Amino acid sequence: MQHPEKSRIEKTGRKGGAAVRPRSAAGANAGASAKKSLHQQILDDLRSRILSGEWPPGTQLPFEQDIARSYGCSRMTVNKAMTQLAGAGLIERRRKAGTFVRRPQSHSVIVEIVDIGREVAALGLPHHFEIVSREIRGATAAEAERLGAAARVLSIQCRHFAARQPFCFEERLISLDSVPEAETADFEATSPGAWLVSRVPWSDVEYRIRAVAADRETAGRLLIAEGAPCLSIWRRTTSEGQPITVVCLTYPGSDHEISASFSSAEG
Amino acid sequence: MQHPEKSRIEKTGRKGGAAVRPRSAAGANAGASAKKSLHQQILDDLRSRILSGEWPPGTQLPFEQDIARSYGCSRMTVNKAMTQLAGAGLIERRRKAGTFVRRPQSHSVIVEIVDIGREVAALGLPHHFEIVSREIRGATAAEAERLGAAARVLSIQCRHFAARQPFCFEERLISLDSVPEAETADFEATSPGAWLVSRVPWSDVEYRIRAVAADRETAGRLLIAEGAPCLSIWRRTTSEGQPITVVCLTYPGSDHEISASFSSAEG
DNA sequence: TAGTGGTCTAGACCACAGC
DNA sequence: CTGTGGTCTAGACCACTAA
Repeated sequence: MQHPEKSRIEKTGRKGGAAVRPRSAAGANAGASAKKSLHQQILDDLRSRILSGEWPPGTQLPFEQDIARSYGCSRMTVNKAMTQLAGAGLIERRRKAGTFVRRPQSHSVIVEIVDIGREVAALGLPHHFEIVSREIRGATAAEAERLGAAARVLSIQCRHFAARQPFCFEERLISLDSVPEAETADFEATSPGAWLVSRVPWSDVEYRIRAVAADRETAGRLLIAEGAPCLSIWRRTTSEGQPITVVCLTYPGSDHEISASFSSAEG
Repeated sequence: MQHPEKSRIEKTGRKGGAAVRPRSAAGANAGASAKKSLHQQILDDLRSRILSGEWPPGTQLPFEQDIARSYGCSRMTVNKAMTQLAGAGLIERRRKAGTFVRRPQSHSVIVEIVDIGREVAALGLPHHFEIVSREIRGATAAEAERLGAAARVLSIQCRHFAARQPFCFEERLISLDSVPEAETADFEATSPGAWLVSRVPWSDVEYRIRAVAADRETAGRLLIAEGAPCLSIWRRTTSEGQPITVVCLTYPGSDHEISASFSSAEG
């Protein structure tokens, strides 16, 4: 009477055996690669049942104890797999109640955005860039608001080329409060973005992606028609709460696209 | 019952009275919030050292054994934290050699893309939609290539409104091989996207995001000028390798933006 | 109150890559 | 070979919460 039967999955066989190391016991996945660790195998089995629709949203999963018994392993091993599934958002765990398949709330898409130089190189094209303008000045009110409380900023405009064609226009503000070395840095060989990554390797990032029409200046810079659609990527970077840089990248819309893929649970 | 001896505290701790629960021993973080689990505390400590630049890329981290000693905990607890850091890409672990801070290769941005109805609701606007066209036919060669091997498809065009203003135009193909129920589904009350999510809750998704110019038809549908920039989101959905749907969403560029945030290690 | 997940232990063995 | 991380155990206690 412990488990009211709604859509509860019964334990998977193998109860009396005990079997010290059955390895792939009742995992249902017969032709496993035999190379994976046990908790990874359990994770894959559970995920497969969820993704295939065998366990639709709301289904209660077996208890850790029962899964552990069915695999002939300890509860810790099962817990490792289920904790990972919960972190990926596939399941929801509640004390006393049990574990349930969640309804997907949204698609969490993982977009990889690399350095522009690498981005161009990935297309198999030669990359170069030129500094259009460089200026040190006080931050305007609007800038200070977005960049944080930076008093002085380095403002840089930069054009990136792929195979000698304009590829991207970069407008960047760097907080000199946070990165004073930027004031004297040489951006001839290393682009500001690459320089910053090497200087402040880890950071938190916030993105905004929009489609905009090229104004007259942008059109001239990218050699496209005025009013042509462009992909605008706005990005603010902070590190440990300190604002580092705000950059706006403008790509000709016809050429550039952001691609991304998503697996329900990271594979 | 399987715990015949519950009052017999055999193993865990309190053997010789030697430091049963030292908790924050030498962890350097004296005034901890005392609310987090120990492995989470360790994870935060290590991540903070990496993100702050105290441990720049290439730095070798202490061995698990040493960290465990310094926190007065077992190696498993440290391992849990470091495994998570490795999964997040902040560190690299090599047997025998040790653990090292990685150089970030790229920014992995997590973009949450929700159902259009919810998306509009999040803006605090009323949402409604209308089916513009609905047709069942054989897939063209180009469609079959992108949708997989679907023989028959349901082609739907749909307009979404926010506060009675056109918000998004949706062109969708649904593979009737994979989702035959779609043929007779009623999309008056539930939009095709929402219906599919409830029908096939978990899936793999592939995205392409571009900026495009509105052609004459699109301009009329969204009540914008021909040639105006639009954000185009192309998305292919599969489940367990089976193609489900391909959809192209077109948003007026001036209004819509995709926002995303990124934390180096998921926090 | 009872039962679930959350966490942690003090070992253990293994695989693998430096030395 | 040696030492590191990778994995696993057979328990244990705790926190929370549904009943």
